[in-house]
Amino acid sequence: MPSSTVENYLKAILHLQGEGKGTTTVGEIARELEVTPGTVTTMMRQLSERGLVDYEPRRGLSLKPRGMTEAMKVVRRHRLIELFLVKVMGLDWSEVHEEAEILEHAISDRLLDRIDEMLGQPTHDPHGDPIPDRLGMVAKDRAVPLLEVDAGRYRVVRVSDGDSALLGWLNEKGFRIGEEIELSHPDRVAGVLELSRSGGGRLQLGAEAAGQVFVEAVS
Amino acid sequence: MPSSTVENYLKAILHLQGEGKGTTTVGEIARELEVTPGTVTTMMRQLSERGLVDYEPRRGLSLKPRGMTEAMKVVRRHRLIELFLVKVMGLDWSEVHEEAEILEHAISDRLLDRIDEMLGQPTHDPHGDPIPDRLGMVAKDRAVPLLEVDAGRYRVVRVSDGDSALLGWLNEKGFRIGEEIELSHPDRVAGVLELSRSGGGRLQLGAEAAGQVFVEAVS
DNA sequence: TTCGTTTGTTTGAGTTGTCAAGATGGTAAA
DNA sequence: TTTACCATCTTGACAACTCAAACAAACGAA
Repeated sequence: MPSSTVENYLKAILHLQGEGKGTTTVGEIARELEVTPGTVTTMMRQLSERGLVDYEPRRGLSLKPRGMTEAMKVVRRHRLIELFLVKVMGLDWSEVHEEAEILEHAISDRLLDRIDEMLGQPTHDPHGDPIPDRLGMVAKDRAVPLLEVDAGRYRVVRVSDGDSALLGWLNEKGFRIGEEIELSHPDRVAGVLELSRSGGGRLQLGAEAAGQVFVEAVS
Repeated sequence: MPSSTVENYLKAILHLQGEGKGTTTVGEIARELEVTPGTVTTMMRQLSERGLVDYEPRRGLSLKPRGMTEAMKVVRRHRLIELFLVKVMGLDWSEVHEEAEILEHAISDRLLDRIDEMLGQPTHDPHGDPIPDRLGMVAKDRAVPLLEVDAGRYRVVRVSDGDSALLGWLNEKGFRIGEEIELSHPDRVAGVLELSRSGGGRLQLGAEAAGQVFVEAVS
């Protein structure tokens, strides 16, 4: 059984390397987990010995299959817990990330199964992130950051769960996953995007925020 | 903030010294937590320095007010979580203890408040143990182990939550907190107690089990 | 190519929580 | 009172995780 520290490293690596076969670096992990690079080096040597990551000193690293499986399990827990906290406990989508960050290491498989069942084997968490199934498979989406798209009509399919201030603000505006928007003036130089909402009303997002909102084109 | 290890020590001391002003010993704690006495000694010195316990080497120890408060908080968490797992998550009362043992250290105050609210500020957990309120106050009961009472009519008010085999067995028999029973032949020599249930049917309990079932006399 | 910056590694040390094993104290039986 | 035993305490050690700071490699600009 990996300790919760190890689980956090694996999760961070997965996040940084992406779901594909990317790689990441010691420095990135150190920044993500807010530890010093030396600490990460030490941990990578360990994880490498345990067969969880592929680590070439000074060259970079990536998850091996076993590490990927473990990481996916943690992600599954995290997202199921987030959804549970919103749907069942009535918490706000902007406040569940931190909570899930801790509970994901504490909850038993049995309780997790119960949650999964209670929610009807959901496929997406409250931020639109896909929930891996028991085998670690995820439904891929073709979402693109709002920041990178041209003018047109889109559906919001996902918002990064890391920025609770943004989530709280969107929440106050009554914003929901699945909502359709129209992007009118992608004025990237000024760093401001203007959206008109299907229900009427406008919203202005800065570049930083627009990078965290993922959309799919609407035909 | 006490670490979860410290919380466990405080909880164990509370359990062993009783809610009153009893005391306990290094050895008892070591057995309860399944660590060596030396480990407990080390920890007691720490807790003493932190002002949480009153510790006289070789003489015994007890919780100081601040330690008592902390311990009560943990107990409150534990019992609310147990009740939540039974009432909301549909787990069985025989299996929630271990789960709560872990979650009690992981859950946030905010989530705990939500649970408290959702359950309507309950006063007793699924095993009949009183749930301390936010200030650590508990409703005392006058319950006595079934093992120690004479023949007569009683109401079951509490069953120790530590023995999940017993709880599972009682559960299978359809046994519930609050049920009335009649104790007919307290044959302590043979170590068997026979009960007749209000709904009809009989039950035989060994001495070990009868020590874990707490009852109040029914007029 | 070479030098300076960035990135990564090594080393030594600290913290928390644990054990094993030997030393010591308290006490009940002789 | 004395002794033996058991509970408790002390010491030294270890495992996991972390940091600070010295050191080394790699990269890119000149």
